[in-house]
Amino acid sequence: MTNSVNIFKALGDETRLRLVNLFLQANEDLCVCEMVDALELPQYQISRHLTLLKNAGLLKASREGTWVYYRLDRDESPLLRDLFKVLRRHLNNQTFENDAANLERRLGLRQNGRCVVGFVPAVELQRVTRKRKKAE
Amino acid sequence: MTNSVNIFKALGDETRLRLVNLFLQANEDLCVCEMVDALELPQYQISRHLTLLKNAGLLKASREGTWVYYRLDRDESPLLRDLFKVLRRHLNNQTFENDAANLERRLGLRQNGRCVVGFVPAVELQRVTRKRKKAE
DNA sequence: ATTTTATATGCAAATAAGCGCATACAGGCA
DNA sequence: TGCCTGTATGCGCTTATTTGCATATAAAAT
Repeated sequence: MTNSVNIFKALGDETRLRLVNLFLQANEDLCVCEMVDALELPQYQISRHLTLLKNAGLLKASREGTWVYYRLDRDESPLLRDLFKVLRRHLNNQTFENDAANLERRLGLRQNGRCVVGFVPAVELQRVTRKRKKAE
Repeated sequence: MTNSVNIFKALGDETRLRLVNLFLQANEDLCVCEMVDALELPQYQISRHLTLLKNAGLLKASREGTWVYYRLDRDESPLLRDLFKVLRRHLNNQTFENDAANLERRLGLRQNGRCVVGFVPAVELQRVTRKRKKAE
């Protein structure tokens, strides 16, 4: 009970729902700076919300050097497993889609599937992305 | 967006989740006093939470004389429709089951499927229920 | 060692959510 | 009309939640 209530409490916040949306769209683990860039919110805010989501059981984390990767925890709670499915289908609106687009651009900077840069300001990210497109 | 966030905000409270559970278990409309008796919480609290659930789009209400009946709104939001399905499957623990049992007893007092009495203290309800059982 | 970079956190201020009490409102009925 | 009963709500209080800033921690690089 406390459990299910906490899950919904965790989802009952715009920033956290946007974070969960990133995981559902990307379908892979994400490091903190990538989410900071995708949502364009201060690092400490993202970090706080991630901690809360982890404590509520929605996310797991693991460190790789300086980087910390988070991913959805699909193993522990049957309720969560079903909720993720439902959310994946229904989280569609301007903000969520825009976030997902930002994230995809940002994931383009990975090398060998891993994050190799920290915070990249939005303008810079756009510039880099244009350059890459032209190169192909 | 605001919409989905508000839905989860609404579900992120124990009392409100218990209320939603009542509807999912009973699978019919319920009047306020029946819910008051099932959850054994003050009337003004139930009333407030019901209003919030209605504003978040989870419930609809209609008045019949002095009584006000609430029911799940399964028509407006596809997200909600799916959430109700998921919740129906996963809301099982001591509290939820106890609430459902209380409600069932309380629904036994209906006549022609409608509520005909107001607040019935828990002790009284138990007494009435025992009497009914013996009578058959 | 020191510095740099990515992430987390202590703390105070701001904001929001929930509760209790009293009371208002609405409908039925004498 | 006046009263009773079921339901809703205004208001003050208390408790949680969120934010912003500064700073701490942890790992890598120089």
